[in-house]
Amino acid sequence: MQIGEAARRAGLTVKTVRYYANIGMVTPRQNMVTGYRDYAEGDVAKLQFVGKARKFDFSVEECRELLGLYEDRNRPSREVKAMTLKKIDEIDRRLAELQSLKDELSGLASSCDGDNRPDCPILNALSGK
Amino acid sequence: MQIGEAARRAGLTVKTVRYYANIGMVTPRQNMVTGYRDYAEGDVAKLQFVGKARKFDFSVEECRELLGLYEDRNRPSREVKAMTLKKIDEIDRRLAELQSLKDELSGLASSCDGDNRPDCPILNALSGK
DNA sequence: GTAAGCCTTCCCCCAAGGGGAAGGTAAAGG
DNA sequence: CCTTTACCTTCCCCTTGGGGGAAGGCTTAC
Repeated sequence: MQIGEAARRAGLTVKTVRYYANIGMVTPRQNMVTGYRDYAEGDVAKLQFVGKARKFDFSVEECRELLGLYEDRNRPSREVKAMTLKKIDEIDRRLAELQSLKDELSGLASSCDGDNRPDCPILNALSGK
Repeated sequence: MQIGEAARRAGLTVKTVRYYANIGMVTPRQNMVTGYRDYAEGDVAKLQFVGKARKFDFSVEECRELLGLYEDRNRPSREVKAMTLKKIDEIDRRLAELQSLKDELSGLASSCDGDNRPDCPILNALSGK
C-alpha cells in the first residue's frame, strides 16, 4: 500500500512515516515502477508499534531498540523490562523536578497580591532582592 | 566587564550569554577599541534574572516579557502574577500527563516477569496484541 | 482539458543553546 | 623580545522529532 494509507492505519502523519523510513526505522520496499514507497502489513504493524512506544515517551532511539527486541522472537523479556523500568525512573525524576518547581512558583504566586500596584514579590524573587 | 566575568557572576555559560545578546534579550554595550561586549552591573542583574526565570521553566520569550515587566517600574503586579499562574497551570498539566504515563508503564512492568523467556507483556501491549 | 489527489525530493523552521574552527588581542613569564 | 595562556570575536554545523511548503511527476475523474 502507499504511504498515505499506511500512515492512516498507523495513526501517524505521512511526514512522520517518511521520517521513520529516512532514519531507517521502518523501511518499506520501493515500487520500482512508480518509485513510491510500498508498505506491507508487517510495516504497518511496526509503525503502530513505534507510534505507541513514542506515546509512552520512548525516544526514537529507544523505539529502535524496542523494535529490535520486538522482531527478535528469542529475546529475553528481561531486556524489555529493564528499558521500561529505566523509563519509569526518568519519569520519576522529571515528576520530582516539576513538583518542586511548582511548589516554588506557588509560593511566589501566593505572596503576590496581583493588583494594580507595581510592587511584586515574584519579580523581587527573580531579581534576587 | 567582559563576557566571561559577566557569565560567571550570572551563573551562566559564555555561550548562553552571547546567545541572549544575539536575540536581543540582554544587550551590552560594545567596547569600541577591542570590539568586545562590555557588560555593566545592570546587565549582570538582568542575566541573573533571566537565569532564574529559566530555571523556573519560563521560556526565553516569557523571560523577555518578564524582563520587560521587571524594567517597567510602573507595571501592575497583576500581569506578573497572571504569567506565574499560567505557568503553574502548564506544569500541572504536564504533571498529570507524566503521572498517567508512569501509571501505564508501571502496570506493564509489573505484568512482565523480566526473565530469560521471550514472552513479554510489554511488547505485546505495544504491538496491540 | 484540467482539476484533484496522490506521491517524490529538497530545503528551511522550531528551542535553547553546545561544540569547535579560525582568527584577533592582551597580559604575564622567561 | 618572544611565546604561551587566556581571553575574546564571528561562523557554521549539531541536537529532537518532525512540520511546512515548494517544485515536480503520476493517475483518475469530471
